[in-house]
Amino acid sequence: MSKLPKSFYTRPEVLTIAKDLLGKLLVTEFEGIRTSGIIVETEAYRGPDDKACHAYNNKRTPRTETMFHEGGVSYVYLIYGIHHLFNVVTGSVDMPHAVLVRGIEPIEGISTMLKRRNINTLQPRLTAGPGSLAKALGIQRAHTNFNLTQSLIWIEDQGKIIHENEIIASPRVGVDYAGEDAKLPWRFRIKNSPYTSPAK
DNA sequence: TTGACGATAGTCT
DNA sequence: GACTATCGTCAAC
Repeated sequence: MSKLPKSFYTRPEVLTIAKDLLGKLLVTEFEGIRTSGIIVETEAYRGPDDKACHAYNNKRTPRTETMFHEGGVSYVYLIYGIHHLFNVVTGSVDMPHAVLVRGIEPIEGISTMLKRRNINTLQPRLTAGPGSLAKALGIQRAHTNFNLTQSLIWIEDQGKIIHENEIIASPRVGVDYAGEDAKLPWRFRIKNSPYTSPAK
């Protein structure tokens, strides 16, 4: 079981990477506690041409600066003052592409994740939805700009193959403000997984 | 300095 | 299905 190499993230096409991330294992290890889950849902954000992307039109701010880094780092930010969302930065330097991880299937450290989420029994809502999975994995805003080829946060290839016909592409969620770009089918999920956020 | 607002989740009806 | 909690970010004043 090997960590995905930097070359996985630096490829130019963020849509390909978003699909390739399905079936991979997202792992965090904070304070010696390992928690992980299989990625079952992602969304691609393809700045600078994507109105739904924070870095649309090459908008550089202290927050979006991380997206302009070379692929292979994390981008975590706070939404609605409550939820932390975990993204993977892709592409080369000055290409602000990112993939939002929207759902995982819990694998390791489930008791820890349950405690973090304040839930008693294993159920899909433990890690379905971007805010939920970040909380379950212990990811917070301070974990932005972490190198995904080192320790603490990384993604492993478990050799699980996801076939094209198991992937559902659909419009992204919560980005109606992006006009025509809101309709782009850049949300990818594994068919029949209960750990994806509700279909729209 | 200030104010408007969001890549959501949980609770209540 | 609708309502709202809650605060960092960013652009304008």
